[in-house]
Amino acid sequence: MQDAKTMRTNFIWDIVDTDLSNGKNGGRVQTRFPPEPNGYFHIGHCKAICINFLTAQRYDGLCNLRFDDTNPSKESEEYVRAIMEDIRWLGFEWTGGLYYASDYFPTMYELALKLIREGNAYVCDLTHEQIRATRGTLTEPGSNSPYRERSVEENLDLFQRMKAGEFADGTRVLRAKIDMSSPNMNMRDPVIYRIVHVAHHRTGDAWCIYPMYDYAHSIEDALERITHSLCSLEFENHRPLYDWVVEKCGFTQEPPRQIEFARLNMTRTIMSKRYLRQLVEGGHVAGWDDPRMPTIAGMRRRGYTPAAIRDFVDRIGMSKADSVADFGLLEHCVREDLGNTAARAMAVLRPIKVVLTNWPEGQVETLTLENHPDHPELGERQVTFGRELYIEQEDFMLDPPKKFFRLFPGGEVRLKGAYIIKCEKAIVDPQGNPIELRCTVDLDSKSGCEGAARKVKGTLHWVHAADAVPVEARLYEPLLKDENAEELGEENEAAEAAESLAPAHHDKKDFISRLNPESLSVAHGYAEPALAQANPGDRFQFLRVGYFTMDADSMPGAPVFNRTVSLKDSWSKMAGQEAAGR
RNA sequence: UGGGGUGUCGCCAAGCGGUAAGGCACGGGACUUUGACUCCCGCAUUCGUAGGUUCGAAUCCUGCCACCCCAGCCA
Repeated sequence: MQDAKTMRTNFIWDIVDTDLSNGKNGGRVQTRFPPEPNGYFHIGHCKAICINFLTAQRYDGLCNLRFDDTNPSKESEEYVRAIMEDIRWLGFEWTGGLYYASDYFPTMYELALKLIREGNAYVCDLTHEQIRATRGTLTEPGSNSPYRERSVEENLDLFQRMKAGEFADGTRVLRAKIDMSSPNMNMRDPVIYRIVHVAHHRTGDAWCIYPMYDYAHSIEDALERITHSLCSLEFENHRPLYDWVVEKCGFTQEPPRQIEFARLNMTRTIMSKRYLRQLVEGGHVAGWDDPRMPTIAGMRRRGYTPAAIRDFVDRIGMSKADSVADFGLLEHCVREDLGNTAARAMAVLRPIKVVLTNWPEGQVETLTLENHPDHPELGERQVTFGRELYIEQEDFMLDPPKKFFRLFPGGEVRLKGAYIIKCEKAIVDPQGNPIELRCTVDLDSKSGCEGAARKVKGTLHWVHAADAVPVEARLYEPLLKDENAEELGEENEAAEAAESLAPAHHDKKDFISRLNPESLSVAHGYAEPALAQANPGDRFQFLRVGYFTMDADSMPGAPVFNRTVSLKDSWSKMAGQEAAGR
């Protein structure tokens, strides 16, 4: 895996370098990854995870894992567990410790009292609608709340009674007293505490007032002595408020520095939590860990490796420019990692029988194949060879086009690690489709023997019918038919809510109709015997087919494999262009 | 017509006044008992745009254009 210290730099690390050279924080670097435990992680989260943990590693600093659990109505312990599992799976450890925003509720409450005493916060009785109406607009200033000049005593009394549970949800809030005419909407007396009579997954009913993000996050960072608080671009507008809270709460240390970066978007991928949930709840996928899902759990089950995902995040770079990464780059990273590490094996997904007419009935030969062409240390394995074999249907054509290097009547191919065979005759069904091939084998052409020097155009993978293991292969394609999935990227909930009220974008509304009905196809084929001994999670390259990972759905003697990613296929690309050109 | 950001090859992205890195994709070729891998070669006279400063600008200045974010008692 990468070494954070030797990785190429980026604008964030340039800033850290500058801070360090200016002697900030005594040379100490501490970051934090602060998820709200309100859902499953997807590929988009990986970027934030990497930058936070790698920044700590690069500077011999620490990275905290902090659950930003300030909104009990959306959070749960289930997500906390899943998130920790995902982070560890990616290979990171929260060296700075594990924290929960909820552990700071008492401190946050005390600091709120301090803000009130010092005239920096007040209890506001305006309704939700009134607050919105008096906030002004993007071009007009807001107006002061009639409760803005309440006395400290009254504010203290009211806030304590809010905490005591005397008031119903939505009847009062605590607001920071800043500037209702600020051009930055976030500074127009933002709400910092609201009343929510909902049990919290960790603090239960201890609280009925909960701090808002802007207030809570600043305090969390300051309390944990975070030096660099990395977050995504949409928080850029919040930075003045972030700094305001740290200052007014009286933290005298060097303040944490918030730095924003562009979040990860990717083509052909659905990242919107709303759509992802729709897929799961609508039964369009098998669950959050369906191998088609861009969730970490889904990618894990599909067979993507942490190394590949991290390499991908590294390669897309770090900047402030809105961008959409190419899904093909992720696939490239997966192929590169697996190509180097996965053991080779042979499996025929859509079999057609081959009978070697000049091979003695009942004779079986054992052949030795390498597990990896470039890594002899991965060892060898044995496969048997006999009279009846299976090859891939698409490796035979009755009437082949030019440059078809595979099998056809009268043509010759090598069977990988075995012999050269020649197709003498194809048996076809009444519709003319080949159902069995009669071939002769060149007995002198066995791999490793003198006669093996003879060259033929194509080499095919195959399995011996006598001891082949039946396998189920699950083949995955993108969930959406079109390639415009990036428009279904993460959106904020206001947009989601507005969308559900007034579905203006028909393409989004028709999300379900855009689903690719062929995102999952199942093939039943045969594999060499060794695969019966594999374990769930084991990864292989099925020669000439693709990378596959054994699924936990496998039963003894009946393995199930997920296609992680196909092999690059210049033949089908070329053939496709030929066809299009005709 | 408020404020905050961003604009360099199809997609990412270096570059920080000295004359456009790299990756993916793409095209061509070599090699090949995986049409995989690997290996060569090609791929921005130009940096949103119009001016200006300078011997010299993607880098500095000015205007303009485009896109993103902000009016949650979400994070």
